[in-house]
Amino acid sequence: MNNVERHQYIIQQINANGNVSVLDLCDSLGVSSVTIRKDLQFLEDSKLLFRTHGGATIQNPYQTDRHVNEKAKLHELEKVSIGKKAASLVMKNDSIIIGSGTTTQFLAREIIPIDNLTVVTSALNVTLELIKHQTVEVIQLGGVVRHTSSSVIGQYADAILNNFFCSKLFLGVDGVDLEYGISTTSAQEAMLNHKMIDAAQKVIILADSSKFGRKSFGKIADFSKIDTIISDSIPEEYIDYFESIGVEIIICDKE
Amino acid sequence: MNNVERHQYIIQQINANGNVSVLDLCDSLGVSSVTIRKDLQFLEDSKLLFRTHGGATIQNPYQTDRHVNEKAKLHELEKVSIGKKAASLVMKNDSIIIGSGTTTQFLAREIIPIDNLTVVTSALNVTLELIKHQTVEVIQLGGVVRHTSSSVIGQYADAILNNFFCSKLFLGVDGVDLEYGISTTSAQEAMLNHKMIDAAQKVIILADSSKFGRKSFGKIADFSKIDTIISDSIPEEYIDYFESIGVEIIICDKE
DNA sequence: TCCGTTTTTTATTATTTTTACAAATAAATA
DNA sequence: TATTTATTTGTAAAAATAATAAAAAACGGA
Repeated sequence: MNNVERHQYIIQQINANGNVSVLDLCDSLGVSSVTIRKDLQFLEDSKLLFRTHGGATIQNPYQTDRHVNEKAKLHELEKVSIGKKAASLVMKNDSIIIGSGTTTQFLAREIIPIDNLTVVTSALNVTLELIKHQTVEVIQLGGVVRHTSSSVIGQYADAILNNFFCSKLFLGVDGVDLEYGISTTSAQEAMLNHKMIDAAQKVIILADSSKFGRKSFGKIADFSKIDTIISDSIPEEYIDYFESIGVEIIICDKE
Repeated sequence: MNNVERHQYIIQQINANGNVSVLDLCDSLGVSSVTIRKDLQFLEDSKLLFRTHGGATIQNPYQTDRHVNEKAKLHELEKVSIGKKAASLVMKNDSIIIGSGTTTQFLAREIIPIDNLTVVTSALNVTLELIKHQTVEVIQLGGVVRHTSSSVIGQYADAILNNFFCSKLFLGVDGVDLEYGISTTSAQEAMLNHKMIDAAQKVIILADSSKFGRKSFGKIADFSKIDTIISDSIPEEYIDYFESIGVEIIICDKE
């Protein structure tokens, strides 16, 4: 086995698992670590992967400081953490819907696709995060683009959505209120989100702690439609209520 | 066994396994390594395989599609200049369609909207450039997102496009050839561009000088459908032809 | 037989991999 | 927080492997 074949193997491994380790590659390829490092260096120079300590990843680890708008900076750490937790729920060969918002962008950034993944989304920033991965098929909904959220709304988005049914929906919301349910800033956005709920088997809500007890203009749905809520922290009375009606609660790790 | 038979055997082996080694071929063909190397060299010259150290592989292992961002760097100055010129054609209260590609992204960047402007586009990077302006209404076409161009293609895009008729279409193309007409890399992209042409009153092509005389895979249309071509420089025979059939020519300023 | 072509042999050069060890980095401990 | 410990990295020289060039040998027709 020569260097080119090794390179192909490494690329294949990294596409399948998201990352590789020098030692594992030594084992499976039967060469010394120096050789592997040289291979990894070459592949990094060729922009095919990113070197890390002890291995390499498919993703650039130093792209954390990319442009995020003002909204995303609020509760950023919580959102990153929620995004990571949500990303861990994405399975091999899944087909998922991702809604708009800043939290879902963090989710998109954390997704490292294993095998194939199909994503339907209204959010342009989610799409841009995901098309970096060759193995992800992204279906961008169409329609009028909202200036505030760089996501589409309206009849065209609805119409495309009618053609899909996905295993999971990840929805970022603006308000989570015991009586009012979940809500978002605009009525049209809420309508689209409602459609998304109908197009998914499992509905997963991403909401940082600041969202609880808040009501936003457009009501999306009652909690009966919700399967899971991911948050950094949830008030006591909400936890009790969610448990009583069978909504799964996932509290993400603090960092 | 003569050299032709050896070549056939090598091709067969490489098709079956993806790669071959010089030493294995020596063994199985019963000839010296020098002979095998000569065979491999010949086959590489005939573009039937790629040579590696110690063997050969079926295809260039490092050939990955160039991403938009890298593509944009090619002929960047020309594209900026073409983009500026094209932007100057956008009028008050216009409604326009903008195709995908790197040149059109430069166009989007140069547009400074006066009053209202409605833009329909398949390209996500065009949308992102334009939603910075509050007065621009952007309609993003939907569908499967191409990884290489961050733009959508397919039936959903077509369907949305059916609902609009715009005053101008700005189209970036990959090839402009006297006999073949205008063309682009993918067949589906070409189909969508064709639809766009039908949805616009005036068709404006953006093509830097490197595009002339080039034919790309997907044919978009003949020159009869074209109203205007903007370029940094156009070969003499093309100018003559365009003038004879009434295609307007705009040469942009060099900077 | 001779002649032209192809293949092999041989020697040299180039490339790749390994070994060995010091420096740098991350993790664990006090 | 500082210090120790274990890993990981980088580098250069040595060893192994592969490629190249040129001369010699083998082959296959006239």
